[in-house]
Amino acid sequence: MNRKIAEILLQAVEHDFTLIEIETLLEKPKYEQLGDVAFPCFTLAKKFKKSPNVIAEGIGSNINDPFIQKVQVVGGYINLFVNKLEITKEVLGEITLVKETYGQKQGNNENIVIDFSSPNIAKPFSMGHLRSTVIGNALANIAEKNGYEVIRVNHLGDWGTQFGKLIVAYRLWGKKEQVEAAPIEELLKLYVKFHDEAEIHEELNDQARAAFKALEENEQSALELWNWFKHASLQEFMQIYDQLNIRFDAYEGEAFYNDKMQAIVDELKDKQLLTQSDGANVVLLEDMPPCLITKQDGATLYATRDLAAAFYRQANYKPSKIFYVVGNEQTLHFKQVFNVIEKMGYSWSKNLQHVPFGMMLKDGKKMSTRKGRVILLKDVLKEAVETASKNIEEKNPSLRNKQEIAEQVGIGAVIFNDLKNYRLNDIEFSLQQMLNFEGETGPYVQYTHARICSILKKVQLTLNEEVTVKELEESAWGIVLLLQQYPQVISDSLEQADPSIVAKYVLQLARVFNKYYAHTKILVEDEKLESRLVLCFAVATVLKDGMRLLGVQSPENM
RNA sequence: GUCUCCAUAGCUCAGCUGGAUAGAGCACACGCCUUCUAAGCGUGCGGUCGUAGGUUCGAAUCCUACUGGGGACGCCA
Repeated sequence: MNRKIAEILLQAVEHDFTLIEIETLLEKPKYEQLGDVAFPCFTLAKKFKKSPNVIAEGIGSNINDPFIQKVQVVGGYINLFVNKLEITKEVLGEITLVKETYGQKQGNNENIVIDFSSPNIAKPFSMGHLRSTVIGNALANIAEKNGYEVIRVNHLGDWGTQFGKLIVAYRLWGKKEQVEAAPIEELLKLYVKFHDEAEIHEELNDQARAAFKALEENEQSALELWNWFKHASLQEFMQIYDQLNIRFDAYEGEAFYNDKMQAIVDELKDKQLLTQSDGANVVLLEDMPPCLITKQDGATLYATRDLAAAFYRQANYKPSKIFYVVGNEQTLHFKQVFNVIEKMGYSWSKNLQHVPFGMMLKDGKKMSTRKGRVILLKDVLKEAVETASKNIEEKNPSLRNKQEIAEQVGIGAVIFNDLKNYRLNDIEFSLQQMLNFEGETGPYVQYTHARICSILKKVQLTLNEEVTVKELEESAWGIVLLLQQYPQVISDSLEQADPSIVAKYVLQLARVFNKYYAHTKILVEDEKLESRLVLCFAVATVLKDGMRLLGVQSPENM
C-alpha cells in the first residue's frame, strides 16, 4: 500500500526524489481520524526553503488518483485517505486465497543456524532458561516464515569444570540410588554441597580441575559418570521440550566439540595469534580484554568450545547467519569469540550474531542456582495449567478435551508472557502476572481466536476466488489496515531478531477485533454478511499464524 | 575502577531511523450478558517521559554530564 502511495506522491512532488525516499518518509497518522497515511513535508521545507504548509498545499492539490479518496493538509502534513474498498478487497482477497501462508516469504536458499535454549546438564531447568528457549524457538519459526532454512541447535552445557566438580562431589558424597531416583535434584544438591565445602577446603577446586582434565582425556570412570549424568538430565529436559512443543535439529552440546578443539588451537598457533600469559594461552584483542583459549593445565575453556562450534557449523551447515540466543551477560564473551575468528581471517565472522536478552529477575536480582534463588519452569508450567483448568471449570464447564485445552492455554500464557516484552528488557518474575489471563496475555489472544472460530462454525463459508468483498463498516477499517501490515511485521521481527514485535502485533489485532466484535453483530443476513465472515476468517488465520510463530497454540474452543 | 544496558501513570510495559493532543494492560471505582463464548466491551481515575544542559523550526526520542539501578570485566559457563 505504501509503495502505491509513494508512487502517487512521486508524481505530485514534481522534484527529483526517489521512490524509496518518499516511501520511507511516509508515516502512520497518530490518530485514525486524521487519515490512513501521512506525508510530512518538514524535510522538503528545508530543501525548498518554503514553509511546510505551503509545500503541503502545493503537493496536495497535485494529487489526483482514484486510489486516494481524500487529501487533507494539516500543519505541514499531507494526510491521505485511501480507497478503503480497494484495500479491503485486496487484503481479504489475498488471505482468502493463500490462507495461513499469508506473509510467507519465498524460500531464499539460505540457511540460518539458531543456537538456543542450551541448558546446563545436571542443573534444573529454571525460569531463567525459558527465555532463551522461547525466544530462540520463536525466532526459528519467524526465520522460516521469512524464507530461511533453519537449523535449530541445542548447545547443551555438558562440558567444563562444573563436571569436574560434580564428579568429585559424587565420589565423595554421592549415592547411586538417590541419583537414579531424582537425578537433577540430587546432582544439584551435590553441586551446592561442593561449593559450600570448597569455601573451606580450597583443594577441592584443584581436584575438580583435575577431574575435568581427566574427562577431557577420556578417562574411563570419569567418562562413565559424565554419561550417566548427562542422559539422566536430558530425559528431564525432554519432558519440558515436549510440553513446550519445541524440537531441535541437533543436540550438539559443548562435549560434542571435544575432539574438534585441538585443530583450532593449532591454527591459532600457526597464525601466531596465541600469547602466553601466566601460563595460559590467550588471544590479545583490541579494545577488549584478551580471550582465553587454554588454561594453565592445558584444559579448554568455554571460548575454545564456542570457536570450535562456530567452525563446525560454518563447515556443516553453510549458514548465511548464525544466531546465538544467549543472555545479555555474555555479550563480551561473544564479542571476543567473533573477534578471534575475524583475526584468523575468516570473513564469515560477520555472519555471527549474538542475540542477547534481559534476565529473569527474582526480587530485583539475578537468579542463582547456588543461592536457592531459583524457580523451576516445571513448577510454573504446572501451576499455569492448573489455573487454566480452574478457569475452564468456571467459564466453560461443558468444554470437551478440557485437559488438552488447559495445557494449551496455561503453557501459552507462560510463553506469551515472556515474549511480549522487548527482548533486552529484564523481566521481574511474577507468578501473579503470569497467571493472569486477562488483558495483554496469551489467553486473551487465544480467546479472541476461539470466539471467531465458533462463529465460523455456525455458517457455511466457502472460500474461493469468487468471494465478494463489499465495503465493511467503518469500525472494521482498523482491522483491515492491521491485516495488511502482517507481512511487514514478519520481516521487521526477523530484522530486529525480536519476537515481541509479533506478540505486540497479535495483541493489537486481537484488541481491535474485540472492539469490533463487541459493537457489530456479525451473523446478520444482509448484503455484507459474506464480507464480515471473510474478515473474521482473515483475523482468525492471522492470529493463529502469529501465535504459531511465537510457539503458542490456538485452540478452537476454550 | 573500566565497559555496557536501563530509567515513561501506583505496578508491568509500548512509543525511540526527531514531528500533529504521551498510549496500552494490571490494580481501583462504576456500567454492559432474553443477541455470534463477559478469558470480552465501555466510562472514570492516574504522567514535570530520572535530573541538568546542548543540537533543532520542533526532543520521551539525538548528544554531553550527573544521579539511581542491573550486568560484564583470564584460567566458570
